Amino acid sequence: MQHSDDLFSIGEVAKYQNISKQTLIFYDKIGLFRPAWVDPDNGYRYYSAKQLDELDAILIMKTIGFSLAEIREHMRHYNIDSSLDALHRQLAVIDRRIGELRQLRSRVQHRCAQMEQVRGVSADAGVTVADQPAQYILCRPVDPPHTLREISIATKQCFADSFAGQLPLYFQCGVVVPLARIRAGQYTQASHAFLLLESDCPAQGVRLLPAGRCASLCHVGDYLSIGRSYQKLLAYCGSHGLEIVSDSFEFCINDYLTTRDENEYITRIVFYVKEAGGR
Amino acid sequence: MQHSDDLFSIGEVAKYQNISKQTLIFYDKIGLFRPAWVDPDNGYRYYSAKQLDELDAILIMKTIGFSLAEIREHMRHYNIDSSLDALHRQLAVIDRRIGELRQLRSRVQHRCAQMEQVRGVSADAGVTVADQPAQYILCRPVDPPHTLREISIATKQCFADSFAGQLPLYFQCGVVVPLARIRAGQYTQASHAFLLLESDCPAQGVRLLPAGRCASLCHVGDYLSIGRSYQKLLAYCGSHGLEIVSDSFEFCINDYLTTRDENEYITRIVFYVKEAGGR
DNA sequence: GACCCTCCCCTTAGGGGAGGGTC
DNA sequence: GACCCTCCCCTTAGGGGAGGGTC
Repeated sequence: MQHSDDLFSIGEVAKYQNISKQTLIFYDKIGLFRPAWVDPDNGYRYYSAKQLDELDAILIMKTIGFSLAEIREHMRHYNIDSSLDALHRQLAVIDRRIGELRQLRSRVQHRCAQMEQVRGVSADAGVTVADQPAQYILCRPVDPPHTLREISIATKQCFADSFAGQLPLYFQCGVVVPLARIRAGQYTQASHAFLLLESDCPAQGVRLLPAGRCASLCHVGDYLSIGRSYQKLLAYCGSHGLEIVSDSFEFCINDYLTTRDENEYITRIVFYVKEAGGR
Repeated sequence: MQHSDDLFSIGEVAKYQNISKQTLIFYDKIGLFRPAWVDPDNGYRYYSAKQLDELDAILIMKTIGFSLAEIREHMRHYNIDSSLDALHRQLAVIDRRIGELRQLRSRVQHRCAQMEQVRGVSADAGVTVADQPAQYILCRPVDPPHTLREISIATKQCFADSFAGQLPLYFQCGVVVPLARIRAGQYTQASHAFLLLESDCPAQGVRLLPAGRCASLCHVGDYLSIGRSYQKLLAYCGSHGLEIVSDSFEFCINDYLTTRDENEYITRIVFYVKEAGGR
């Protein structure tokens, strides 16, 4: 399109394009979009009608998600081929970002679901025996002497590894405590720390917790008193003919991520079990 | 969880959490995360093991998309309720952003499709007669004297209105030229400028182009020579017994948005027609 | 030698003035 | 009185040094 020669002041352009004058001044400064004519006496900026279309192109490129530097490069010599190319590249960028947001959504959603599920669980809730679906975890060994310090470090290790590998992890951590240590009263001496994964993925330390019959109990309150809940769970299994056939898996439902009040901490303790006379 | 009293240096914390020391120094400065102890002699920062967990919470909040200011506010007194609340709010934010990206994707996709469809159309491509699906457009009248300047302004008006109303518009504009003006040889005196919409929506100036039989021709090249294509199209209709029953709708397929070379401009001219002897 | 400190400048895309001239 | 100009400081979340002390 061609236009007549009359010029627009900066205020008119701003009004027509629905942008601020500051933006036009800024675009002038960075050399992205310069007025067709500047009055040498007072420095007033004037834009040609044809420039309105160019500015349109710039603003649409911006809407599509290009940076001003990219737009400046593009506008230098653009044609159908380079434009189509740029649009296709941007489609890929958009798709990637949608994918990331979807995964993030699923992670946040999972954390919410976990928290809501135990809402109102009080200290005297009972033992549950049920079939658990299969789950994948990313595991790291806890160094001796297996204190909370080493557990903490191992958990960080999991996070660091998962960031590096872009793993689909949920915001939920946990630990594995060997059955022998539980029986010996060493309730907090975990052998592994883990993060729950959304699905299987090929990476060092990924482990499958198979589907199976499990006995579980939510421990409410500070972690150091978890022995109390273990005694309760062991006693229950004993009196109900349940044979414990795995180490203990502790899933943090509420921890320092979601509360500063240790009384609100909730840890779900899970053992795989065999029912008496069952297979 | 509780931890032993030994402290970590800034380098150790950075390593465990997989962040830079600069980040820790920055978090200290803005009061988001301060070392448990600072050596008064040399200013060295030392962090407790318990703080590693707090930092974890901060980094996860960041991953979820909260700003550092929001995190600082949240961490001041957070518990299960406030955390769940924050997560739910963030879910809504994520959903909104996914929705925006999806719409943007569809808009970019549409523009690509339009451009690809006419790829290779040359100046001597012929007239097409076909059934068009229904389409919605956002329309604005062009002020007299209906020159390219007023057309340009009316198009900007459409954009401005659509931004205000968050309309689902495609990046495709066009104009309406009354049939009488075409017949009088005033090919570029458009009566309306419009933007193509993705779907119907309740807003001032939205207009339905109904499904129907249309004759169309792609004009390739600069806009001022469009009369040539109109003559061709009118002649074709005359010799094929097609009665033109609407104004002309011109869709910009390639314009200043996608090329600086006017020879690459492509405008699709569309008339609704009745076939001789047809209904 | 490796580690830590405190400045200081730089990045994106402008927003919000202050202070002063212009239509 | 409304419009325009040129500074100048401010925002996010740090990155990348320089220059100098410390384990």
